[in-house]
Amino acid sequence: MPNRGIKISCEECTTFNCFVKQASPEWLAKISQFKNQVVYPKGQYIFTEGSPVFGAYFILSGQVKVVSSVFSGKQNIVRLASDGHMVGHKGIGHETYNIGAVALQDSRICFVSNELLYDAFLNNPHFTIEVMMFYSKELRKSETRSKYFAQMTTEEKVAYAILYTYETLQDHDEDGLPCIFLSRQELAELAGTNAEQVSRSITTFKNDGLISPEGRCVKILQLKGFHQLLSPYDQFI
Amino acid sequence: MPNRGIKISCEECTTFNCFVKQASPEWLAKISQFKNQVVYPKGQYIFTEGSPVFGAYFILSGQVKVVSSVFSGKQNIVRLASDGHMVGHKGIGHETYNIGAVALQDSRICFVSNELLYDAFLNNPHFTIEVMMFYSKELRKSETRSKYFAQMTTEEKVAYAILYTYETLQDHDEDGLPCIFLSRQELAELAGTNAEQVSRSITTFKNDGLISPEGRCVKILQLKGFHQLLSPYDQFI
DNA sequence: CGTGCTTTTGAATAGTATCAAGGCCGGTGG
DNA sequence: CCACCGGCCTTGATACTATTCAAAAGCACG
Repeated sequence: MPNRGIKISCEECTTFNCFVKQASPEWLAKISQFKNQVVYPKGQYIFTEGSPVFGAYFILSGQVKVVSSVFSGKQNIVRLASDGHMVGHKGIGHETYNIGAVALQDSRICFVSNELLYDAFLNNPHFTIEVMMFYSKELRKSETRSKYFAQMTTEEKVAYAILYTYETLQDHDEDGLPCIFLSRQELAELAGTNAEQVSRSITTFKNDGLISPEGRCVKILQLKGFHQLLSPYDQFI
Repeated sequence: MPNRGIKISCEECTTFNCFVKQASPEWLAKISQFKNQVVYPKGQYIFTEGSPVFGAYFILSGQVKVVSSVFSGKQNIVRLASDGHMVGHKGIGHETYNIGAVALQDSRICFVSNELLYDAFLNNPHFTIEVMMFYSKELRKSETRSKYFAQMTTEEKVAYAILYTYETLQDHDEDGLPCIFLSRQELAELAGTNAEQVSRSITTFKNDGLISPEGRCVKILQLKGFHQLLSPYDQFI
């Protein structure tokens, strides 16, 4: 069960890149007052596919995967998100958009209702512009991704998935080496392939000295190697 | 060469869904005054890949394809757009984003500089929110697309490309039947495959009575059939 | 020490890209 | 008016890549 604990207000929150920080002091206080904050344990759904979303979720700290299934069972990772990112905002319109969000780590997440958010947008142009730019950038990433995915081999897609995961979640092991904690299945859902192919690709990368898999955790030894692999697809991410 | 002709002001423009219409009367007048308007003939580049974009283009009337190439030669259609749509806005930041836009038909297009646009955003919350929602929706479409493309067969991708083209451009022949005017190559660039596969799929669709190809123009006889084909991938577009 | 889950590896299959050739159509020039 | 040419479209054959199916190995957990 989500732990409620003590609520961290927007004023004392140190997640510097949170969009809400763009609002005026009064509005920051207002949002802080009315926002809902929950700590979701690892593996927990923040919101599920199919159920309506009545606002936006801002990640104060933690990691989240945004998922969406094609057929029954066939899941797909649409996006990864961490501190300061926004998930679940589906606009003021009420069309359905079947996505869910799952915590990859224990995550403290603030919920702001659509009504409050819309009011804040109307009264805080910088805030609105910031969110607009966020969407604009995400759109570009997504377009770039689908454009390149049409041309990439499976191995390149897996390389992309590894690189994207690291660049988005910025995980490190105890030695400070970049690494990622997703399962083969999760990497497959991100790369648009299956767990077997991911395993094969990971073996290849290991033999090439790019990574060092330790159980399910994958240490990245040569970030440069991945950039080289993906160099035909320039200006990625 | 682009024909400049007589400029249609925002006040007298009848493109009802143009975002600029959301601005206040004063700002509408201001944008109208400073905007640049050009009629691009069919086939002409509105802006080219690689060159910086200094503002946003609003399509007053016409049809545009937004393209992006992976390697040399390998082009890709990222998006189609028609009346009222916006293309080329790359945000205030100056990261490069290698896309180009080509007119599919003679198109009258208004250009608004980044500076003016930003000022308008700051002073017209409804305008900004509208643009934000546009990005949000496009992002969803793009995510849905890349999610489904990973699972679809080539034939389904071609079906999607045909349906998307019709729903976006809304072309009709002299009898009022829905039809599309893209070449096989263009459909391939939209579907993420090659012209040969598009041709094969089109033959299948013809044999199933879904379409009636007349030269390069493709008449759609049964829109329902395409929706059925794509029904595993619900709530598309 | 088994049980179940994830990962790895192998072999068979199916689907798609590529290559190649021929057909159709419109435009150009003789 | 007709022949030729080039572009686009269609169709077939082939090769290859990736998915699927299957099985064994590794690992955590009770």
